[in-house]
Amino acid sequence: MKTKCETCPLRQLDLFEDMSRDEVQFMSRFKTGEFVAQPGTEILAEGASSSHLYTALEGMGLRYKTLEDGSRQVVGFVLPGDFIGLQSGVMGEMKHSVEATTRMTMCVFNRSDLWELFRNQPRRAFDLTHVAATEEFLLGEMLAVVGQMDGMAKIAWVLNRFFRRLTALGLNENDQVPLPYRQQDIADSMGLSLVHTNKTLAKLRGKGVATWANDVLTVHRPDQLADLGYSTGLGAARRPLI
Amino acid sequence: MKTKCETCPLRQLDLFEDMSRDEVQFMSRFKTGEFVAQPGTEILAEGASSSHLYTALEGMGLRYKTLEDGSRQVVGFVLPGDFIGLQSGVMGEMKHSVEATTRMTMCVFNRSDLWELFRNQPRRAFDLTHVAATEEFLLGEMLAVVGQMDGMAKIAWVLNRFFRRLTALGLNENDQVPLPYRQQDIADSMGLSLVHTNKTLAKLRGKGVATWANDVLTVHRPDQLADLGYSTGLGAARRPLI
DNA sequence: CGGCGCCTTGAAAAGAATCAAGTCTCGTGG
DNA sequence: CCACGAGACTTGATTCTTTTCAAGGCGCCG
Repeated sequence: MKTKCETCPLRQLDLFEDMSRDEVQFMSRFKTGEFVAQPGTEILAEGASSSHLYTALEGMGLRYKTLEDGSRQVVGFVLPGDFIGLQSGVMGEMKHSVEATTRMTMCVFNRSDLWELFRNQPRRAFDLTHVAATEEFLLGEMLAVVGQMDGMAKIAWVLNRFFRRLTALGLNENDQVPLPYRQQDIADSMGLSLVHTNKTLAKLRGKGVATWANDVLTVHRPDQLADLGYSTGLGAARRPLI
Repeated sequence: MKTKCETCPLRQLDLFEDMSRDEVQFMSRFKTGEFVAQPGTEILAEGASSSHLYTALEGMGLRYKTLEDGSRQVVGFVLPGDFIGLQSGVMGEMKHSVEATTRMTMCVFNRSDLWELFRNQPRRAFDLTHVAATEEFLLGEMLAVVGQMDGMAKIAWVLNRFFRRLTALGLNENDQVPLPYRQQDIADSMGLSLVHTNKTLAKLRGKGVATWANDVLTVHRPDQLADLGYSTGLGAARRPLI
């Protein structure tokens, strides 16, 4: 267990809310260890009832649902600071799968300790609900984008979101952020075909707005990219870290 | 305040989880009154920070987001038993609007009392998180449907969901359930145009699978309707009532 | 009676999916 | 060391689902 809650590098970021000394102490006990997932590994499976919950420390992954006909809907991307397994924790089973895209390091919590959190740490319980509500909000945004916008706007929106979020995580260097996903992942998240996604990315490249290659997204015209998508609120909103 | 928590008609339903005597007592104090919204009324506005939270007792409504370009995405339908305002309660402001479609009666709670709930009623706090997670799950389902399925499957899925949910609420009489929405509402929820929605409904009617007219949905072939959509899990799952 | 909201239907236009190759990189094994 | 295959990215051509445009009908309320 290399990373101590007391010195958690994520909590230092402006993106995340502060925590009282008491809360940090509690989290330190709540955290039972660390877990490293290799690229391509399934962390939680849809329908599974995990006895562990996680918070992503490093690396990226994705959440997805598999439909009967074999198609896949990506319902979210897991970035450092994201909580994993809440549905399993409160509803008994996961409603989507979570897979590591890159190598991921995660804090591990015991589901059985969750009840103690609700009983003794009302503030943390509130934060957990906050996280759930934030997740709901994000899905609502995605739904609005997937349901109402055309291909170009969808792609621009998702790239812009990545750019802003990764920047907030301190991963922006010269308008470049790491983006280790495959085009198929983006396509499955926006409800587009791989081919159409590819062609739309090519257009953005051609326009000189943004380039995504070799797992790196370069945004040349942040303003134009934002205009093409739709201004999602909650850009700078701080969120609790679990 | 006509409806007492002690004799809440919703809690009698199998759909909702039981509550301890102590919890009922707490809820009774938590509930500060009732509110009736007339058809077409906006109950909560996107971006607003409401000092009240609600639970729908009677009637139906819908949740929606308005995009810059004027288009609208319906992100959910409010049916009896649904909690309204959770985002406002924990995140400070609503991320979507809520509008009454029919006349609606709602239990009213004070947002300022929410903290007491977290402090003194861990079980209720857990349930609230459960509600948030359920909401997240539903949005995930919707996203998968909107993102991956074609028009016919989308319409079949949403009609089937209404049919099952309203049946669980005891509103099914002879395979007929009340469905007081407009076609435009369904179209906006599934990311389809009004015209296409209309034509798809006509097809379902022609096939003799389901008929929706005069605010009443009649399902002639429940099995076929289910086959056309996609089997959403959590059909009979009980949920907490707030 | 007139207007408005909602439902219905046909025809044309367009955006996106599908089909079909072909390229490039990288890791593996002969 | 190089051939080979897998996986991901590109691109052009074709097909088709869905949208947009247009118009008419029906029921209800002032």
